[in-house]
Amino acid sequence: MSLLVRNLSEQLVELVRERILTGQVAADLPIRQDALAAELGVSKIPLREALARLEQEGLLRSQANRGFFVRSLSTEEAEEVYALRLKLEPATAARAAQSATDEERKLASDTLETLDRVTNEHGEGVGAFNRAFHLALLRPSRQAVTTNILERLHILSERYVRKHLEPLGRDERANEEHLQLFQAWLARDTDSVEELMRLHIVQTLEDLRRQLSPSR
Amino acid sequence: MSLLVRNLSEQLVELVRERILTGQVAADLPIRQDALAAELGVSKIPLREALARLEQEGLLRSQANRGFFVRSLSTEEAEEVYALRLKLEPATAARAAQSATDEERKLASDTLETLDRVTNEHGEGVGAFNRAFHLALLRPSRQAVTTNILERLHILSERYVRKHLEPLGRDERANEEHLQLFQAWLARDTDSVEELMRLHIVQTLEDLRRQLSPSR
DNA sequence: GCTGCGGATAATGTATACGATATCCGAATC
DNA sequence: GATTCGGATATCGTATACATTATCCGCAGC
Repeated sequence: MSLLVRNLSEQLVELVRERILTGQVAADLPIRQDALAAELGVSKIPLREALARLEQEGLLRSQANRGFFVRSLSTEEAEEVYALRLKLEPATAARAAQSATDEERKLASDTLETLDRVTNEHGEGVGAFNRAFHLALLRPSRQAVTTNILERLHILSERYVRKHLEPLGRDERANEEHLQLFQAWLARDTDSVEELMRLHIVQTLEDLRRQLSPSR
Repeated sequence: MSLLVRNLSEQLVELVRERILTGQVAADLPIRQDALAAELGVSKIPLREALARLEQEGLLRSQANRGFFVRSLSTEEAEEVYALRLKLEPATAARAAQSATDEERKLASDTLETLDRVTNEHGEGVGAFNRAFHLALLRPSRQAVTTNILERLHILSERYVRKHLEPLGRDERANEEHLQLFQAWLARDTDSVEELMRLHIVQTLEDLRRQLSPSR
């Protein structure tokens, strides 16, 4: 299991990503590399590699000699991300349900259990566990490129969910949907998986729209 | 136009990407960072940032303390990439045809002209111009995330096209298809754009399949 | 002859150092 | 008072240096 050996820059990707997703890094103003590196106890070199990766993920943008900036949110982007998920995620999850091995099914089950627990405890980093669960439903499709794209899309959508929906009690309702979805997935009922996944995405999007349209 | 100011690491992304796409970098063995950096007249720092970006693009993979490797090709990946393009590209091009400004239409026209010229001269870097043309047809959709994903998919598919199709005369035939497609795009004939784009992708995929299935 | 150990060598990954670029701010001019 | 210029300061981006880790290869043991 050499997957557990990871260099600094890859650890920093997750650390900084989490800060961005939780809104701890101000948008549209440059990330001070020396300051952040010092705060995290590292040098700029691995930090910059992490920032470059996060730019590729779509969380940051950069300007030459001016540095990296957190990208601002927009309703257009939210709509686009959810439209893409709708096009890709139901079919991929259905395919994964078909071809998942016992081991992968166990992993998905464990992941959902953890997500449940963390949600009920209102613990930190619910978003990351939510993402892990969805990915566990997708990875067994053996479609690496598609799964990778969907992972990116989840990361992007998480910013909107955390900002607009997490403050409300959306998480609990999502857990209901997760359970139903997971049971269909386990039963390899591909039609239900597709439909439930579609509904899960659509309902989240509609919750988001309600939050986005009137206030801001 | 400060877009023209670019730091070393971003220039290196394009340089190294081009080498990977043309098969100049051996797959599955580590990229020697010191050697490559010296050859390019830079240090490892910007090179590693470039390699990290290329890993996010899906061209490289990395192992901690062992470095970056060019990912090997597989028929599964080729099928997957083309399946994704089929799902996303026709609709996006159609949408872009609708909303393209005069300026964007001019840009697309110029890009096609350049591509034609370079193809007939059998010049270097046809692939990059091919990608530029397709992107010029997609960008006016104003769907940044989708366009970005499609750009990545084009980069991934280019490896297969260059390796298996470019040696043959596929480029000329593709140019015919490009012209038809572009005319429908200019005419904002969205139905034709969708259908021609679909055909263009399907036909390239079928050419690829013919090359992949018998020999290897 | 094959396998496992251990030191020498090579390569990766990160900290430090520094030149280049941008930003800030006060003074001079209109 | 508003604007432009120019020097001081801060920040970015990259080269150099070095610690850590992996790889290679000869030798001992079975």
